[in-house]
Amino acid sequence: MLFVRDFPDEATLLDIAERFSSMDQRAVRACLALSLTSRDMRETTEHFLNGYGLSHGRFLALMVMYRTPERAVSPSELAHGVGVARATMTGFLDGLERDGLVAREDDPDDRRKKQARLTEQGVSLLCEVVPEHCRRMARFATCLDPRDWVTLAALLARLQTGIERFNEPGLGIPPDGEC
Amino acid sequence: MLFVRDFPDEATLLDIAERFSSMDQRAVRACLALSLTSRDMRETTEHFLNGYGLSHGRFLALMVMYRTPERAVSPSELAHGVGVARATMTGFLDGLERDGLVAREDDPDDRRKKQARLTEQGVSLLCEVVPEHCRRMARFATCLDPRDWVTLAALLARLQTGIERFNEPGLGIPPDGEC
DNA sequence: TGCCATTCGTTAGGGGCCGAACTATATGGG
DNA sequence: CCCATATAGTTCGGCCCCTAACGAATGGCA
Repeated sequence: MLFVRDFPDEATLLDIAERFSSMDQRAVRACLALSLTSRDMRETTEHFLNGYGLSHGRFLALMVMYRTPERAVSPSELAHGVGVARATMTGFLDGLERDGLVAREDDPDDRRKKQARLTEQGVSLLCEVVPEHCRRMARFATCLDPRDWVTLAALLARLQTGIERFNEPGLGIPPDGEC
Repeated sequence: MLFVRDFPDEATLLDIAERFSSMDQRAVRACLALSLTSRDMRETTEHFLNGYGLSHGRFLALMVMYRTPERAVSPSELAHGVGVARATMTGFLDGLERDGLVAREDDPDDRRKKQARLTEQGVSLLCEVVPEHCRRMARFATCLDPRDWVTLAALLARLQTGIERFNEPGLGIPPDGEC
Protein backbone atom coordinates (compact mmCIF):
# COMPACT_ATOMS: atom_id res chain seq x y z
CA MET A 1 0.00 0.00 0.00
CA LEU A 2 2.93 2.23 0.52
CA PHE A 3 5.18 1.69 -2.41
CA VAL A 4 2.51 -0.49 -3.71
CA ARG A 5 1.20 1.26 -6.66
CA ASP A 6 3.35 3.27 -8.83
CA PHE A 7 6.24 1.06 -8.47
CA PRO A 8 9.31 2.99 -8.20
CA ASP A 9 11.80 0.60 -9.70
CA GLU A 10 12.38 -2.66 -7.91
CA ALA A 11 15.58 -1.52 -6.23
CA THR A 12 14.00 1.56 -4.75
CA LEU A 13 11.16 -0.62 -3.70
CA LEU A 14 13.09 -3.11 -1.71
CA ASP A 15 15.06 -0.32 -0.22
CA ILE A 16 11.90 1.19 1.14
CA ALA A 17 10.56 -2.19 2.10
CA GLU A 18 13.46 -2.73 4.45
CA ARG A 19 12.11 -0.11 6.76
CA PHE A 20 8.98 -2.08 7.33
CA SER A 21 10.54 -4.61 9.57
CA SER A 22 7.15 -5.59 10.80
CA MET A 23 5.93 -6.48 7.35
CA ASP A 24 6.63 -9.69 5.59
CA GLN A 25 8.79 -9.27 2.52
CA ARG A 26 6.72 -11.84 0.70
CA ALA A 27 3.61 -9.77 1.19
CA VAL A 28 5.40 -6.69 -0.05
CA ARG A 29 6.51 -8.45 -3.20
CA ALA A 30 3.08 -9.82 -3.89
CA CYS A 31 1.44 -6.46 -3.38
CA LEU A 32 3.89 -4.90 -5.73
CA ALA A 33 3.20 -7.58 -8.31
CA LEU A 34 -0.51 -7.08 -7.88
CA SER A 35 -0.25 -3.41 -8.50
CA LEU A 36 2.05 -3.85 -11.46
CA THR A 37 0.05 -6.57 -13.10
CA SER A 38 -3.18 -4.72 -12.84
CA ARG A 39 -1.60 -1.63 -14.23
CA ASP A 40 -0.04 -3.50 -17.12
CA MET A 41 -3.25 -5.26 -18.04
CA ARG A 42 -4.96 -1.97 -18.09
CA GLU A 43 -2.26 -0.23 -20.05
CA THR A 44 -2.05 -2.94 -22.67
CA THR A 45 -5.76 -2.78 -23.29
CA GLU A 46 -5.74 0.97 -23.30
CA HIS A 47 -2.95 1.00 -25.82
CA PHE A 48 -4.77 -1.44 -28.05
CA LEU A 49 -7.91 0.68 -27.95
CA ASN A 50 -6.04 3.93 -28.52
CA GLY A 51 -5.11 2.51 -31.90
CA TYR A 52 -8.77 2.83 -32.82
CA GLY A 53 -9.19 6.26 -31.29
CA LEU A 54 -10.85 4.89 -28.17
CA SER A 55 -10.10 5.01 -24.48
CA HIS A 56 -11.18 2.22 -22.19
CA GLY A 57 -14.06 4.21 -20.78
CA ARG A 58 -15.33 5.21 -24.18
CA PHE A 59 -15.01 1.65 -25.40
CA LEU A 60 -17.03 0.34 -22.50
CA ALA A 61 -19.71 2.91 -23.20
CA LEU A 62 -19.92 1.70 -26.78
CA MET A 63 -20.09 -1.89 -25.60
CA VAL A 64 -22.98 -1.19 -23.29
CA MET A 65 -24.91 0.30 -26.18
CA TYR A 66 -23.89 -2.54 -28.42
CA ARG A 67 -25.34 -5.02 -25.99
CA THR A 68 -28.88 -3.80 -26.49
CA PRO A 69 -29.16 -2.78 -30.11
CA GLU A 70 -32.92 -2.85 -29.89
CA ARG A 71 -33.18 0.09 -27.52
CA ALA A 72 -31.28 3.29 -26.92
CA VAL A 73 -29.61 3.84 -23.56
CA SER A 74 -29.64 6.90 -21.35
CA PRO A 75 -26.43 8.50 -20.16
CA SER A 76 -27.26 7.50 -16.59
CA GLU A 77 -27.61 3.87 -17.54
CA LEU A 78 -24.37 4.07 -19.44
CA ALA A 79 -22.58 5.60 -16.50
CA HIS A 80 -23.85 2.87 -14.23
CA GLY A 81 -23.00 0.17 -16.69
CA VAL A 82 -19.49 1.41 -17.26
CA GLY A 83 -18.87 2.28 -13.64
CA VAL A 84 -18.18 5.99 -13.86
CA ALA A 85 -19.93 9.12 -12.59
CA ARG A 86 -22.66 10.64 -14.71
CA ALA A 87 -20.56 13.71 -15.27
CA THR A 88 -17.81 11.53 -16.66
CA MET A 89 -20.20 9.91 -19.07
CA THR A 90 -21.21 13.34 -20.35
CA GLY A 91 -17.59 13.82 -21.31
CA PHE A 92 -17.34 10.44 -22.99
CA LEU A 93 -20.46 11.05 -24.99
CA ASP A 94 -19.23 14.47 -26.03
CA GLY A 95 -16.17 12.83 -27.50
CA LEU A 96 -18.00 9.90 -29.04
CA GLU A 97 -20.53 12.22 -30.60
CA ARG A 98 -17.82 14.47 -31.94
CA ASP A 99 -16.21 11.43 -33.52
CA GLY A 100 -19.50 10.43 -35.08
CA LEU A 101 -19.74 7.10 -33.26
CA VAL A 102 -22.80 7.96 -31.22
CA ALA A 103 -25.85 10.17 -31.54
CA ARG A 104 -27.67 11.79 -28.66
CA GLU A 105 -31.40 12.13 -29.03
CA ASP A 106 -34.17 13.39 -26.80
CA ASP A 107 -36.24 10.81 -25.02
CA PRO A 108 -39.83 11.27 -26.21
CA ASP A 109 -41.28 9.92 -22.96
CA ASP A 110 -39.27 11.84 -20.44
CA ARG A 111 -38.06 15.26 -21.36
CA ARG A 112 -35.28 15.20 -18.79
CA LYS A 113 -33.66 12.23 -20.47
CA LYS A 114 -31.56 11.71 -23.52
CA GLN A 115 -30.89 8.57 -25.44
CA ALA A 116 -27.56 7.53 -26.82
CA ARG A 117 -27.50 5.41 -29.92
CA LEU A 118 -24.66 3.92 -31.92
CA THR A 119 -24.32 5.36 -35.38
CA GLU A 120 -23.50 3.09 -38.31
CA GLN A 121 -19.97 4.32 -37.98
CA GLY A 122 -19.97 3.32 -34.35
CA VAL A 123 -21.25 -0.14 -35.12
CA SER A 124 -18.71 -0.70 -37.83
CA LEU A 125 -15.90 0.44 -35.57
CA LEU A 126 -16.98 -2.11 -32.99
CA CYS A 127 -17.16 -4.79 -35.66
CA GLU A 128 -13.56 -4.03 -36.31
CA VAL A 129 -12.40 -3.84 -32.71
CA VAL A 130 -14.38 -6.46 -30.85
CA PRO A 131 -13.25 -9.63 -32.63
CA GLU A 132 -9.62 -8.69 -32.24
CA HIS A 133 -10.27 -7.82 -28.64
CA CYS A 134 -11.84 -11.21 -28.05
CA ARG A 135 -8.88 -12.96 -29.55
CA ARG A 136 -6.55 -11.02 -27.30
CA MET A 137 -8.53 -11.93 -24.22
CA ALA A 138 -8.80 -15.53 -25.12
CA ARG A 139 -5.10 -15.63 -25.61
CA PHE A 140 -4.54 -13.98 -22.29
CA ALA A 141 -6.75 -16.54 -20.60
CA THR A 142 -4.28 -19.22 -21.58
CA CYS A 143 -1.58 -17.72 -19.37
CA LEU A 144 -2.90 -19.81 -16.51
CA ASP A 145 -4.77 -23.04 -16.55
CA PRO A 146 -8.29 -23.01 -15.14
CA ARG A 147 -7.23 -24.40 -11.79
CA ASP A 148 -4.81 -21.52 -11.31
CA TRP A 149 -7.32 -18.93 -12.32
CA VAL A 150 -9.53 -20.26 -9.57
CA THR A 151 -6.71 -20.15 -7.06
CA LEU A 152 -5.92 -16.61 -8.04
CA ALA A 153 -9.52 -15.54 -7.67
CA ALA A 154 -9.70 -17.14 -4.24
CA LEU A 155 -6.58 -15.41 -2.98
CA LEU A 156 -7.78 -12.10 -4.28
CA ALA A 157 -11.12 -12.58 -2.62
CA ARG A 158 -9.36 -13.01 0.71
CA LEU A 159 -7.43 -9.82 0.15
CA GLN A 160 -10.61 -8.06 -0.69
CA THR A 161 -12.28 -8.97 2.56
CA GLY A 162 -9.10 -7.90 4.31
CA ILE A 163 -9.33 -4.51 2.67
CA GLU A 164 -12.93 -4.17 3.68
CA ARG A 165 -11.96 -4.53 7.29
CA PHE A 166 -9.86 -1.41 6.92
CA ASN A 167 -12.88 0.66 6.24
CA GLU A 168 -14.60 -0.48 9.37
CA PRO A 169 -14.12 1.17 12.76
CA GLY A 170 -10.43 1.50 13.52
CA LEU A 171 -9.59 -1.39 15.77
CA GLY A 172 -6.36 0.11 16.99
CA ILE A 173 -3.14 -1.80 16.87
CA PRO A 174 -0.67 -0.56 19.46
CA PRO A 175 1.69 2.03 17.99
CA ASP A 176 5.28 0.91 17.68
CA GLY A 177 7.06 4.23 17.78
CA GLU A 178 9.02 4.54 14.60
CA CYS A 179 9.45 2.72 11.36
CA MET B 1 -9.21 -6.71 -20.21
CA LEU B 2 -12.54 -5.91 -21.66
CA PHE B 3 -14.85 -5.47 -18.78
CA VAL B 4 -11.88 -5.96 -16.61
CA ARG B 5 -11.27 -2.71 -15.00
CA ASP B 6 -13.98 -0.46 -14.00
CA PHE B 7 -16.22 -3.18 -13.06
CA PRO B 8 -19.63 -2.52 -14.13
CA ASP B 9 -21.57 -4.40 -11.53
CA GLU B 10 -21.21 -8.14 -11.36
CA ALA B 11 -24.42 -8.82 -13.25
CA THR B 12 -23.49 -6.62 -16.16
CA LEU B 13 -20.14 -8.27 -16.11
CA LEU B 14 -21.26 -11.78 -16.46
CA ASP B 15 -23.72 -10.69 -19.05
CA ILE B 16 -20.93 -9.33 -21.14
CA ALA B 17 -18.73 -12.29 -20.35
CA GLU B 18 -21.22 -14.62 -21.95
CA ARG B 19 -20.37 -13.28 -25.34
CA PHE B 20 -16.84 -14.44 -25.02
CA SER B 21 -17.60 -18.04 -25.56
CA SER B 22 -13.97 -18.64 -26.30
CA MET B 23 -12.87 -17.31 -22.96
CA ASP B 24 -12.91 -19.25 -19.76
CA GLN B 25 -15.32 -17.87 -17.19
CA ARG B 26 -12.83 -18.58 -14.47
CA ALA B 27 -10.29 -16.34 -16.13
CA VAL B 28 -12.86 -13.60 -16.48
CA ARG B 29 -13.72 -13.77 -12.81
CA ALA B 30 -10.13 -13.72 -11.73
CA CYS B 31 -9.31 -10.78 -13.97
CA LEU B 32 -12.23 -8.90 -12.56
CA ALA B 33 -11.08 -9.69 -9.03
CA LEU B 34 -7.59 -8.59 -9.89
CA SER B 35 -8.76 -5.28 -11.16
CA LEU B 36 -11.08 -4.72 -8.25
CA THR B 37 -8.61 -5.68 -5.59
CA SER B 38 -5.90 -3.48 -6.97
CA ARG B 39 -8.30 -0.61 -7.20
CA ASP B 40 -9.53 -1.09 -3.65
CA MET B 41 -6.05 -1.32 -2.20
CA ARG B 42 -5.21 1.85 -3.93
CA GLU B 43 -8.34 3.62 -2.89
CA THR B 44 -8.03 2.64 0.73
CA THR B 45 -4.51 3.97 0.90
CA GLU B 46 -5.44 7.10 -0.95
CA HIS B 47 -8.28 7.72 1.45
CA PHE B 48 -6.02 7.23 4.45
CA LEU B 49 -3.49 9.69 3.05
CA ASN B 50 -6.13 12.24 2.10
CA GLY B 51 -6.84 12.52 5.79
CA TYR B 52 -3.42 14.11 6.14
CA GLY B 53 -3.79 16.31 3.08
CA LEU B 54 -1.68 14.01 0.93
CA SER B 55 -2.27 12.10 -2.26
CA HIS B 56 -0.44 8.91 -2.96
CA GLY B 57 1.93 10.52 -5.42
CA ARG B 58 2.75 13.35 -3.08
CA PHE B 59 3.27 10.93 -0.24
CA LEU B 60 5.68 8.87 -2.28
CA ALA B 61 7.62 11.98 -3.19
CA LEU B 62 7.96 12.83 0.49
CA MET B 63 9.06 9.28 1.22
CA VAL B 64 11.79 9.39 -1.39
CA MET B 65 13.18 12.53 0.22
CA TYR B 66 12.77 11.05 3.66
CA ARG B 67 14.91 8.11 2.66
CA THR B 68 18.01 10.21 2.17
CA PRO B 69 17.88 12.93 4.78
CA GLU B 70 21.55 13.65 4.28
CA ARG B 71 21.18 14.99 0.77
CA ALA B 72 18.55 16.89 -1.18
CA VAL B 73 16.96 15.28 -4.20
CA SER B 74 16.34 16.77 -7.63
CA PRO B 75 12.87 16.74 -9.17
CA SER B 76 14.08 14.33 -11.85
CA GLU B 77 15.27 11.87 -9.27
CA LEU B 78 12.02 12.20 -7.43
CA ALA B 79 10.02 11.59 -10.58
CA HIS B 80 12.03 8.49 -11.32
CA GLY B 81 11.78 7.26 -7.76
CA VAL B 82 8.05 7.72 -7.57
CA GLY B 83 7.40 6.50 -11.09
CA VAL B 84 5.80 9.54 -12.66
CA ALA B 85 6.74 11.94 -15.45
CA ARG B 86 8.89 14.93 -14.63
CA ALA B 87 6.03 17.24 -15.47
CA THR B 88 3.90 15.45 -12.92
CA MET B 89 6.54 15.89 -10.25
CA THR B 90 6.57 19.61 -10.91
CA GLY B 91 2.91 19.62 -10.00
CA PHE B 92 3.46 17.57 -6.85
CA LEU B 93 6.24 19.83 -5.69
CA ASP B 94 4.15 22.92 -6.36
CA GLY B 95 1.54 21.54 -4.03
CA LEU B 96 3.96 20.31 -1.40
CA GLU B 97 5.77 23.62 -1.42
CA ARG B 98 2.53 25.53 -1.13
CA ASP B 99 1.66 23.38 1.87
CA GLY B 100 5.02 24.10 3.43
CA LEU B 101 6.16 20.49 3.47
CA VAL B 102 8.99 20.91 1.01
CA ALA B 103 11.39 23.65 -0.04
CA ARG B 104 12.88 24.00 -3.49
CA GLU B 105 16.40 25.35 -3.66
CA ASP B 106 18.85 25.97 -6.45
CA ASP B 107 21.59 23.44 -6.92
CA PRO B 108 24.90 25.27 -6.39
CA ASP B 109 26.79 22.90 -8.70
CA ASP B 110 24.47 22.82 -11.68
CA ARG B 111 22.37 25.83 -12.37
CA ARG B 112 19.85 23.82 -14.37
CA LYS B 113 18.96 21.77 -11.35
CA LYS B 114 16.90 22.31 -8.27
CA GLN B 115 16.94 20.48 -5.00
CA ALA B 116 13.91 19.49 -3.02
CA ARG B 117 14.24 19.27 0.72
CA LEU B 118 11.78 18.33 3.44
CA THR B 119 10.94 21.17 5.78
CA GLU B 120 10.57 20.55 9.48
CA GLN B 121 6.88 20.58 8.93
CA GLY B 122 7.29 17.93 6.24
CA VAL B 123 9.33 15.73 8.52
CA SER B 124 6.88 16.02 11.35
CA LEU B 125 3.98 15.18 9.07
CA LEU B 126 5.78 12.02 8.01
CA CYS B 127 6.47 11.17 11.63
CA GLU B 128 2.77 11.29 12.13
CA VAL B 129 1.75 9.39 9.02
CA VAL B 130 4.39 6.72 8.56
CA PRO B 131 3.99 4.73 11.77
CA GLU B 132 0.26 4.47 11.27
CA HIS B 133 0.84 3.52 7.67
CA CYS B 134 3.22 0.79 8.75
CA ARG B 135 0.69 -0.61 11.14
CA ARG B 136 -1.91 -0.66 8.41
CA MET B 137 0.37 -2.49 6.06
CA ALA B 138 1.46 -4.99 8.63
CA ARG B 139 -2.14 -5.67 9.40
CA PHE B 140 -2.90 -6.12 5.73
CA ALA B 141 -0.06 -8.57 5.39
CA THR B 142 -1.85 -10.90 7.77
CA CYS B 143 -4.70 -11.40 5.29
CA LEU B 144 -2.74 -14.25 3.78
CA ASP B 145 -0.16 -16.48 5.30
CA PRO B 146 3.34 -16.31 3.82
CA ARG B 147 2.86 -19.39 1.69
CA ASP B 148 -0.15 -17.82 0.01
CA TRP B 149 1.60 -14.55 -0.61
CA VAL B 150 4.25 -16.49 -2.45
CA THR B 151 1.65 -18.34 -4.48
CA LEU B 152 -0.05 -15.09 -5.35
CA ALA B 153 3.20 -13.51 -6.44
CA ALA B 154 4.01 -16.51 -8.61
CA LEU B 155 0.65 -16.47 -10.36
CA LEU B 156 0.91 -12.77 -10.97
CA ALA B 157 4.37 -13.18 -12.38
CA ARG B 158 3.01 -15.63 -14.92
CA LEU B 159 0.33 -13.17 -15.91
CA GLN B 160 2.92 -10.49 -16.27
CA THR B 161 4.98 -12.46 -18.73
CA GLY B 162 1.78 -13.24 -20.58
CA ILE B 163 1.07 -9.55 -20.88
CA GLU B 164 4.54 -8.87 -22.13
CA ARG B 165 3.95 -11.21 -25.01
CA PHE B 166 1.14 -8.95 -26.12
CA ASN B 167 3.52 -6.14 -26.74
CA GLU B 168 5.69 -8.24 -28.98
CA PRO B 169 5.05 -8.67 -32.71
CA GLY B 170 1.46 -9.71 -33.26
CA LEU B 171 1.57 -13.44 -33.65
CA GLY B 172 -1.81 -13.62 -35.30
CA ILE B 173 -4.44 -15.96 -34.04
CA PRO B 174 -6.94 -16.82 -36.73
CA PRO B 175 -9.99 -14.54 -36.62
CA ASP B 176 -13.15 -16.22 -35.57
CA GLY B 177 -15.69 -13.98 -37.22
CA GLU B 178 -17.92 -12.62 -34.53
CA CYS B 179 -18.09 -12.58 -30.79
C1' DT C 1 -54.35 20.57 -7.35
C1' DG C 2 -50.12 22.16 -5.58
C1' DC C 3 -45.83 21.40 -3.67
C1' DC C 4 -41.59 18.83 -2.53
C1' DA C 5 -38.30 15.36 -3.14
C1' DT C 6 -36.05 13.09 -6.68
C1' DT C 7 -33.98 12.34 -10.98
C1' DC C 8 -32.08 13.87 -15.43
C1' DG C 9 -28.08 15.79 -17.99
C1' DT C 10 -24.91 19.29 -17.72
C1' DT C 11 -21.45 22.66 -16.07
C1' DA C 12 -17.68 24.18 -13.14
C1' DG C 13 -13.72 23.17 -10.85
C1' DG C 14 -10.42 20.20 -9.05
C1' DG C 15 -6.59 16.51 -8.90
C1' DG C 16 -3.83 12.98 -11.24
C1' DC C 17 -1.28 11.95 -15.03
C1' DC C 18 0.82 12.31 -19.66
C1' DG C 19 3.66 13.97 -23.95
C1' DA C 20 5.45 17.80 -26.52
C1' DA C 21 7.59 21.97 -26.61
C1' DC C 22 10.19 25.78 -24.38
C1' DT C 23 14.16 28.05 -21.83
C1' DA C 24 18.32 27.82 -19.49
C1' DT C 25 22.34 25.48 -18.69
C1' DA C 26 26.05 22.05 -19.31
C1' DT C 27 29.33 19.47 -22.01
C1' DG C 28 32.08 17.26 -25.50
C1' DG C 29 34.27 17.51 -30.11
C1' DG C 30 35.96 19.97 -33.86
C1' DC D 1 36.42 28.94 -28.68
C1' DC D 2 32.13 27.62 -30.72
C1' DC D 3 28.49 24.92 -31.76
C1' DA D 4 25.70 20.65 -31.62
C1' DT D 5 23.68 17.89 -28.47
C1' DA D 6 21.83 16.59 -24.15
C1' DT D 7 19.65 17.49 -19.86
C1' DA D 8 17.07 20.27 -16.12
C1' DG D 9 12.76 22.13 -14.81
C1' DT D 10 8.78 24.19 -16.37
C1' DT D 11 4.61 25.29 -19.11
C1' DC D 12 0.86 24.01 -21.96
C1' DG D 13 -2.84 21.37 -23.54
C1' DG D 14 -5.02 17.11 -23.23
C1' DC D 15 -7.55 12.99 -21.21
C1' DC D 16 -9.54 10.53 -17.20
C1' DC D 17 -12.19 10.89 -13.24
C1' DC D 18 -14.38 12.91 -9.30
C1' DT D 19 -17.82 15.96 -6.37
C1' DA D 20 -20.89 19.76 -5.95
C1' DA D 21 -24.20 22.44 -7.76
C1' DC D 22 -27.48 23.83 -11.16
C1' DG D 23 -32.04 24.20 -13.95
C1' DA D 24 -35.45 21.43 -16.02
C1' DA D 25 -38.72 17.91 -15.65
C1' DT D 26 -41.10 14.33 -13.09
C1' DG D 27 -43.91 11.95 -9.79
C1' DG D 28 -45.88 11.10 -5.37
C1' DC D 29 -48.51 12.78 -1.73
C1' DA D 30 -50.98 15.93 1.13
